[in-house]
Amino acid sequence: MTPLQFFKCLADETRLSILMLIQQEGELCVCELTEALSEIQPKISRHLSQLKQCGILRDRRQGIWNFYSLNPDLPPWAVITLQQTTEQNIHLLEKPLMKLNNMGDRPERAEIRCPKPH
Amino acid sequence: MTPLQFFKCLADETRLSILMLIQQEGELCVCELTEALSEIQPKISRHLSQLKQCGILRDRRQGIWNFYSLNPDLPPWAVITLQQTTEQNIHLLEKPLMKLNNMGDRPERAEIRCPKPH
DNA sequence: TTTACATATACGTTTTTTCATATATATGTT
DNA sequence: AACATATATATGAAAAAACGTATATGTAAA
Repeated sequence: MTPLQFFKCLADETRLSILMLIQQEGELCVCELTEALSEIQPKISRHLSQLKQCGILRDRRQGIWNFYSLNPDLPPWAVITLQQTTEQNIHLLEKPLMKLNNMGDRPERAEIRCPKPH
Repeated sequence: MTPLQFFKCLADETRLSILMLIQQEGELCVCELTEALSEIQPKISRHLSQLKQCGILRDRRQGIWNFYSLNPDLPPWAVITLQQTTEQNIHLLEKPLMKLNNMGDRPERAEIRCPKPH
């Protein structure tokens, strides 16, 4: 992924919000992002597939939900950009995070099993 | 400056190249950027004024030349983004830097006078 | 297999951005 | 003043991106 491709992806309000939310929350599904950003589903879905297509996000299907998270193979300059931008502009996420936390019927993640020490 | 405004500025090949070159070189004038990027002058000029307008660059007139450099008031997340992106993608500047260094009649900067220790 | 819900994609339209060309301004020199 | 060089801006056209709506796909439960 070239810097130009990367920054083109960040240069849209919906996509930038999606990325900052996922940077903050780790993993989110389409319906959560739709609710958090108060946008219609096809719009969120279209932007997500673009972000996946260019290699910034990856997705994981769990039942009827599709969870998106940052691609772990992202180059360091891209990771740092997302981290710093989110961290230093966290106030921009206030409303979306509120809507997310007040959301009913939030899908449950498959729990990660941690083997207990015996 | 919001992250959205900032990334929109980086989402164009000409502007991104300008910023990476200035990040690398410190200060460049319109004619140097025009030569380095092999673009026509009005195109470079237009993008420069956009970058100045949104607060990423500042300019300084010296004689007939106008030198552009990074705005020192840039927020940390923006500074880090430019630094890391340039540093880790320096190969993208190979050709422009070559053209810049081979350029004849490069304008001379006003020298910064360093007071000699007595 | 019918139904319900979550998500993805197709399509035509509208909006935004970029561009080349022409022209204006600004500075220094003769 | 006239001229040359560097830079800025205006304008209309072309290209790219984003959008809403409709519809298709995919999964699970009844």
